[in-house]
Amino acid sequence: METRTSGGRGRAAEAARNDRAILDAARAVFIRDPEAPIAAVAEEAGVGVGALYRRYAGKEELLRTLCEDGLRRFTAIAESALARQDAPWEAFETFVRGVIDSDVHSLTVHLAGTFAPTPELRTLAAQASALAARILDRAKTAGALRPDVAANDLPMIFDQITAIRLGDAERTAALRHRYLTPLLDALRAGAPTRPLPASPPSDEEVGERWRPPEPARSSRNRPRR
Amino acid sequence: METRTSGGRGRAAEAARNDRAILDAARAVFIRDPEAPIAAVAEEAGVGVGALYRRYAGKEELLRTLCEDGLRRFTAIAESALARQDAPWEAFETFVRGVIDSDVHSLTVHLAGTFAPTPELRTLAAQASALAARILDRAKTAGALRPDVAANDLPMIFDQITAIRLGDAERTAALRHRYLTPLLDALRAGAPTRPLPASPPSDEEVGERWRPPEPARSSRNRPRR
DNA sequence: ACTTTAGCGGAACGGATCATTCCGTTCAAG
DNA sequence: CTTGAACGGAATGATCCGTTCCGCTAAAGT
Repeated sequence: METRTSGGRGRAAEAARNDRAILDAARAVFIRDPEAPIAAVAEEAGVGVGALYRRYAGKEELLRTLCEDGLRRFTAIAESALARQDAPWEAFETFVRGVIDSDVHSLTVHLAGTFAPTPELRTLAAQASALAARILDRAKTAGALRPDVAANDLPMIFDQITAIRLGDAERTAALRHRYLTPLLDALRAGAPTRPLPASPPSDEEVGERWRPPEPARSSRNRPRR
Repeated sequence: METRTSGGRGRAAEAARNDRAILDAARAVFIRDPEAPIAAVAEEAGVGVGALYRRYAGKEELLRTLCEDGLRRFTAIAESALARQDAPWEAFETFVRGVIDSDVHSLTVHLAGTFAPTPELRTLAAQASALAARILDRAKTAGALRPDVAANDLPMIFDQITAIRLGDAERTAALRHRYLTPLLDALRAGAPTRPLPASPPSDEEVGERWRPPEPARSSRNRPRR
């Protein structure tokens, strides 16, 4: 019953805990499926939809909040990588892998377009991509990154790697690195080619996608994977 | 009014022409958006929905037909590549690029899972992937392809490259090759690294995705791009 | 020339999915 | 013991979409 695990006890504390739970749930759910219904978020958070609407005026506001949160995470990752002034390549690679691992790209670009971006959001986005461009330029100037790579290639690379989804989150992350690694190898100027990490998808994993649509009605509609 | 442009004149000829138009439209529409409504196909084909239901019992049958068609195209591409017995690497690369260019992957894996696969479809799929595996193995045996690449990596690579979408079909194809090329370079055993083809996405292209949802109601719902 | 009828376009129907609202309940605070 | 903030989840209303239905057109048949 130790409700004091985080925060205090009592009604107010529960509300505070729910704040977090809802935001975390929303992030998890919308990363899994950007078109998920609001009810899926409530279910994942273990609350009713009412609790959700108490905090956000509507779905769009929740999405905006999430997107903003994603951009801040992106910025944090970029700044952290930028701090490594010594090794420009390592900074670049750490940055790219960090963005992939935190799945932050799904929260920004994939969610954008589903709502009207606020000016603040645009500013954040501009800062974020400027930061990314600096990391990339530094690596290029240092001769570690091929000169024909442009800053605007980055969102594309994030897109394609993020498109890889198979099994649970852990397996997905492993597979993403499996294909990100050779790509980074190729983009690096005259660097050694490293072996592909993780194991290739098994036959079961590949076949999983040929499964007919779930006729089940047990729970809310799950994303199609 | 020259209806004889292809086929004959008259009612029967129109029907025959519509057969093609509908199938072509369906392919185009579902490649663009695998969840597109039936009405979008009819609109693209320039016919009413009635014409569609005269030929297919329902959406699922159309989808199955399309998927089957896609698998056959895939097989044809693979067999054509397999014919180049001399150059295993060129065969492999031609094959991969061919699959990407014909966007056949979207028709198979992306559509599967939306309907119950028939035994025939399963057979076709098995043949197709066996063919692909042969091409890949041959390149590997010849020492042109890195040994740590597995046959099951192929669908993943198709997935990630197919996920790249920007602008019209032509631009999309160009960008796909832009990122496929370094990937192939890295997967090739000790090969030269070629420059990235095409130009990176422009700022406008990148920004396009931040556009708010179309409030327009002019036409049917277009895919969100 | 007249009748059939295949094939067509698209309105109308019915089911399903959501975002959002509403209301009865609970429980910490006073 | 009363109060009301916060909650859960059913009810509501709108939208979307697959499918059906029907009146119309014009090619084919007589």
